[in-house]
Amino acid sequence: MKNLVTLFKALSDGNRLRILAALSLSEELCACQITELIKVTGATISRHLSLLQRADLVESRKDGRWVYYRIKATNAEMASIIQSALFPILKEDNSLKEDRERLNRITEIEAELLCQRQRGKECCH
Amino acid sequence: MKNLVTLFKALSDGNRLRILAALSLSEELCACQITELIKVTGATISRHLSLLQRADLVESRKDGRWVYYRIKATNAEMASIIQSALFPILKEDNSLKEDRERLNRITEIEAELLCQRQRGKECCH
DNA sequence: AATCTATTTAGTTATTTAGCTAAATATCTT
DNA sequence: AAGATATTTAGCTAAATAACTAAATAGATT
Repeated sequence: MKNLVTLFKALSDGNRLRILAALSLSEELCACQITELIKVTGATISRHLSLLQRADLVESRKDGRWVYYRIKATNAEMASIIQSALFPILKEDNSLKEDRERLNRITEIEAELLCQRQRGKECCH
Repeated sequence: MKNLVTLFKALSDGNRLRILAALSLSEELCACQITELIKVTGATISRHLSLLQRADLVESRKDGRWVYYRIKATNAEMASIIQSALFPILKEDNSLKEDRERLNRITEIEAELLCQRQRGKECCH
């Protein structure tokens, strides 16, 4: 039961659902792209992602300075059922429409360009 | 998305999962039976039940002094998917084995007898 | 080597929440 | 009407958590 509580806790935050919604629409996203989307500090994003990872919902790979996150094809029964139900619902969610549009603009830019901060923060609005 | 957060928050507490597990095994239970099972104060149980009700997971009917709770056959898509996945998992959950045994003893006694407190608290251990 | 950049960890603060007790409400019994 | 019982609401405390800033770590660039 403890795992179930961990899973549901991971899902019970609006910003984490926004992150999952974004990841469900892209092959993978680096932490800085997610930071750009959600607009909280990188430290906060990092905490959210580690929570989602512990709940078996996402996985990551490191590539140089960047860490890329993606939805995990989990073997945990409840997690995988929720994923297949949740993502289509989030895809239609009206309150996430702006996120989806911003995500398009963010992924149009290469991650490498986005994350070179000297190009100016606030690059995609 | 707000409703989803409400739903997942409702599910992300061990005692609320215990309550749902118990309700999934009985047609309905009155608040005092749930209190007897979970062993926290009636006030706390009442709060948990109202949370579960707001999340569209349970419903209640009043019968005199007693309020009976039952699983709600919800029309909320996510809630109903979770219910059908969750209850079979909880039914097999080892950490809830003792709850299931105690629930049997509690429901053997009529709710009316259980709740007449003058019969002695701590009636079923 | 020194300096950037991306991410994570540590430490702080404000908010939320699970539990309690006490009081309020509703219903039943005498 | 008076008292008992079940539930809910209000108010409190301790613990959990989401956000921040600052410092630490890891990798790239100059």
